[in-house]
Amino acid sequence: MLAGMGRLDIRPSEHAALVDGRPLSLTVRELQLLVTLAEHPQRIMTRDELFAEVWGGRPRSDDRSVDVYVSRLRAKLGEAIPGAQLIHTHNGIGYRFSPDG
Amino acid sequence: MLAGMGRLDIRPSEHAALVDGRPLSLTVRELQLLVTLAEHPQRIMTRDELFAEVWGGRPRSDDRSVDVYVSRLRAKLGEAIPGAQLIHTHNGIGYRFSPDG
DNA sequence: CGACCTGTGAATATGGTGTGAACGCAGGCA
DNA sequence: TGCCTGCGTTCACACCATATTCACAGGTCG
Repeated sequence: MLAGMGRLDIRPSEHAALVDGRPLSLTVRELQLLVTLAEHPQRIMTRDELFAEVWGGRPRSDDRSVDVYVSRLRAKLGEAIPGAQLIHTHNGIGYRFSPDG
Repeated sequence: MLAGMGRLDIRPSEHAALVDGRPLSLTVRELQLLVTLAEHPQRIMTRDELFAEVWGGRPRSDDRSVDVYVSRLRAKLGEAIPGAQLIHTHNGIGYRFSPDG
């Protein structure tokens, strides 16, 4: 199980992410991104790594897909768990998932 | 691995410096400087050496970049590890990194 | 068609960077 | 000891790079 210690429970095999047992309505991309991040808690992942896992291949040099989906993910997570800060930005590098904020 | 003996664990390849497993939020420059210092523990490094490694080239004669970034690094390290004195000043020469304070 | 997902470009917001200046501390010397 | 001086430390700011968010057009699937 991924990140099941807090209120967030991610179940890749069931294509679901639950908050207090209640499923978030994430799109496929959003879930893929969340799963990828959550598979490496506390690890700073570059945009290239995230892109490779979720989209496959390499992003165009000016591709902002990862950023946009991080933004969408944060919006939905923030709505479900107000005040939570699960995804951290590392400027110039990438993003990091921290299960406990 | 660099300086992994204490609470501080520096991982240049992961763009990260961990304290008790949790990444510090360092900027790219700050991390570069920390890595450079930590690559030569107990060795006094001159400003010129540090500048050459982190910024490349030679600093202007009155350049204070190294000092400023040492200060910023100390602030963040001190917040994460209260009481720690990892970076030592050597007056008129430069700085020295000591993994165990 | 309608509802939604997706990726892109563009506007906005945020944070990093280097510089100059003010401040503080330590060492030298009378 | 007390002052002076040089160096190190920190602050404040302007500029620039990067991240965030918004709006939209094309695609998909019912």
